[in-house]
Amino acid sequence: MKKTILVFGLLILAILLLFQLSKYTLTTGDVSTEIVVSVIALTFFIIGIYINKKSLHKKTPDSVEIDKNKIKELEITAREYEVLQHISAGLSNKEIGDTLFLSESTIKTHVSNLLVKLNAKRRTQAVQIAKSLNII
Amino acid sequence: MKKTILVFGLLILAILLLFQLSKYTLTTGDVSTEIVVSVIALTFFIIGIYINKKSLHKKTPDSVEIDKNKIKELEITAREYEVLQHISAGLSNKEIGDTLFLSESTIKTHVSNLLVKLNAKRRTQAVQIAKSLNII
DNA sequence: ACCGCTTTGGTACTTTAGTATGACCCAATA
DNA sequence: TATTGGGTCATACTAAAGTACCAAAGCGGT
Repeated sequence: MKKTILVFGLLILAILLLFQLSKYTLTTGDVSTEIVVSVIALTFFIIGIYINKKSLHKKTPDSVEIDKNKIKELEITAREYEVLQHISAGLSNKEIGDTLFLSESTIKTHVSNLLVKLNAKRRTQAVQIAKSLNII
Repeated sequence: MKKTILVFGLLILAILLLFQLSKYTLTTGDVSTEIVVSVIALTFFIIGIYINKKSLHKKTPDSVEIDKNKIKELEITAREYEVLQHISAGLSNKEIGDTLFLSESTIKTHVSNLLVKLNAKRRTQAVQIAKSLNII
């Protein structure tokens, strides 16, 4: 908000400065009208681009943040979350076990717990739900 | 590209028109300098915003477009694609069959074909690959 | 009418996935 | 010290998923 005020303040200042400048140069005839007009045009063209860029940047936080609170809320443990990530990567229980140096049985336990906590019937559904909850 | 040319053509036209207008009004003294300057400023401010918005839209396809060419390239048929969407929604073969009014056997066939075409070993991996290819 | 391709569906089989249950270890803690 | 929670692993089971192969029906194009 403070930023916006600052920007618009500078904008008004720029207008006033240009008023004075144009009045002075045009009445004295030092500089041709074309140049004055061009300077004014260019200035506001750039200001327009700048303002627009700022406002657009605020509107698009396109990379979605992970909701860590939601993870805690669902009581998903660190290990389980780790397994969840590997599931969403498309790995099998065996493969997950190999990468984490655990037996397939352990992975199955974690997966089962995850399905309950995420209220899913299948691992595919778990991934879908996890994504909709922004925890993945 | 044609659009860009059109836009810049109109921009140049606007500048020239403003040159003439400012020359006329300022020399005859019909209108005050402030108004002329304001009009010029506002015009280019708006043009700046417009141009910037266009260029940014091209740069940020943040809602990722579905690559239909890729789908054709992989020779994924309409039915198979339909099944793929349901898989990513986390449905089982049985459930997909029910929603599409097909037997589970048929879904299995489609899934098997999909796995080959997507070069995946599991349905979870298929979803992952499909997403990375922007076909889902 | 025939061809090529998709769609559909089936059988029989193997492989993963998932459930249920129990056990052991370990660290934090009441 | 006894309890609690997380992590690990196993067995035994059921349920899905996936493979391989086949076959019939439908449909647009030549």
